[in-house]
Amino acid sequence: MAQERNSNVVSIAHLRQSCRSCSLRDLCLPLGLDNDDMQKLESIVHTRGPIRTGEHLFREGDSFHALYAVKSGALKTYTIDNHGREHVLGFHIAGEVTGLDGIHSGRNRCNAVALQSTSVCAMPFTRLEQLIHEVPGLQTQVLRIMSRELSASSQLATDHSAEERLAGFLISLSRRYARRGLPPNLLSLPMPRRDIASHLRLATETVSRLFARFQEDGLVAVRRREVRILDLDALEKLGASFDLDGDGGQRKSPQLR
Amino acid sequence: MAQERNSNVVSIAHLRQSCRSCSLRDLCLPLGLDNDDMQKLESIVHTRGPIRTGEHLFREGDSFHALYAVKSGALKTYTIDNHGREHVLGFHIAGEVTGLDGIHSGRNRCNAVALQSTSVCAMPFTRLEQLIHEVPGLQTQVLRIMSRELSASSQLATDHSAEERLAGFLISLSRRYARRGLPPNLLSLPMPRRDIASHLRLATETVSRLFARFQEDGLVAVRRREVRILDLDALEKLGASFDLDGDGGQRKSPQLR
DNA sequence: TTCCTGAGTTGATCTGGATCAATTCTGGAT
DNA sequence: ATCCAGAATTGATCCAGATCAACTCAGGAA
Repeated sequence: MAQERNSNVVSIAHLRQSCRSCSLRDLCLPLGLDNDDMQKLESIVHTRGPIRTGEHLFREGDSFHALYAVKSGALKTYTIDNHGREHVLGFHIAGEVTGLDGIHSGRNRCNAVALQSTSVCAMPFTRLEQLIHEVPGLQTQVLRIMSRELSASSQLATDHSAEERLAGFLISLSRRYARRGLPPNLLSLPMPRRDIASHLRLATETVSRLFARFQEDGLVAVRRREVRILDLDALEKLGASFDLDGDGGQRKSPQLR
Repeated sequence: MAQERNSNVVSIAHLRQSCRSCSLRDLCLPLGLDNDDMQKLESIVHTRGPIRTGEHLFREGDSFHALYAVKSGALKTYTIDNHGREHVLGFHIAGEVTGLDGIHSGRNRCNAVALQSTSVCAMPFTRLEQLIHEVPGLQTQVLRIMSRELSASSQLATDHSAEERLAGFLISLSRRYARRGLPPNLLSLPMPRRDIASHLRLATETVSRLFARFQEDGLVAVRRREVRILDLDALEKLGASFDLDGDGGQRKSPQLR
């Protein structure tokens, strides 16, 4: 285990990264920066990976030293409670930032593991902090990202039926895929049912049954990890009370109900 | 309703505030700032209140323009979903900051209402952003606070039994009271059972029954909203898997299990 | 190709906590 | 003091989703 950890830390690592030419620049930290500022950001960012399926990017309790933006692939974050039960906190796909919860305690508060072969941009936090100070646009973006995570996480903590949760989750994924230019109605899930279930506080069997029901009702076509959304409106109706991406702006008139 | 909103916005408001002499300066945003920097912070902060029980500090959908630190009293934040159900997101007591989730969308993502007569420090966000830029210590503190909120919120979203959740909640409250110099074993709850229940995704009746059971088992003595913790160790054991204040540091060796 | 293993599905049963339904408190208002 | 409405408790019943138990499926190894 310590061995695996070390092998990760070394890895192919430390390739300089160009934010300016990155297709994710409009989703990620560089959003809103001009060329000069983006260059400054590049100067502290290093690519790491590929991290193979099942390998860890960081572990709970590790000393916190960087934020990570997913370049490609997908991560899941999770904790193990002191009864040995796993709790999936979230999934991170291309353009999304993880590690934010480690800032305050100086230790990572969760584990991050690759769900598929994954590359990330590592942003050493002390350097990022300096840079935030120099680049106001970066400060704005960091605060925005943290605030959005906070909204999403609060929402996830609310009480809703299994149906609402799964529908909301699919909608959220669809939006996130869409923002990355992927077809929003064709979801290729990087995670097994078990992880979806844990994330939504459900049993795997319940997730499976709900998929079956959504399919019967003509909302989706599911084949293993391929989910095709057939009736987005109906799905949104089911998930409407459970707006996972704290994003208000994406949904049609969310304030008028 | 629009009337009430306006009356709040006007209120007694706009008294200059001294962070330097504030008893909460070590819990709140000024933490870690020197005298000069604290003075700068004071220059943008205004006291607002008292907000009477049941009055709102802000509402979901309002345009976001400030963060608020509680000076005295207590707030609850909540949302109403599109089935009309209330979801309590959190409680904020003296020294705690609220409104953070409004940053990214420019609109408040929840409602904040006073649970008792409450005063807050309003920190206009655009001015705070400028100041963060000038004062690195403030930047650090803002990031820390947001990160801690994020940890707590992620934890709240995990799956635990009713017993674990209520125990964890009491422990968390106890710690937060202690940090404010209040006796950690004597909790004077500012919120009704219904709100605790909603926050923990339980029914009021369940909370009531759990209090009764905790009392039978000698963990606490409960009389309405007065909770005396009699056996902290036992309570911590129950709540150990549900560490609500993303605070790792407070509990004895949280990494070793 | 066949085997094997983990992932997913489907069915039967169980249960923690919700819901429904009275009471009993309690702190104002009059 | 008395009333009253909301808060809290307590009991009875119910049910959404968990758990237990087969079974099927798909993809990788040899």
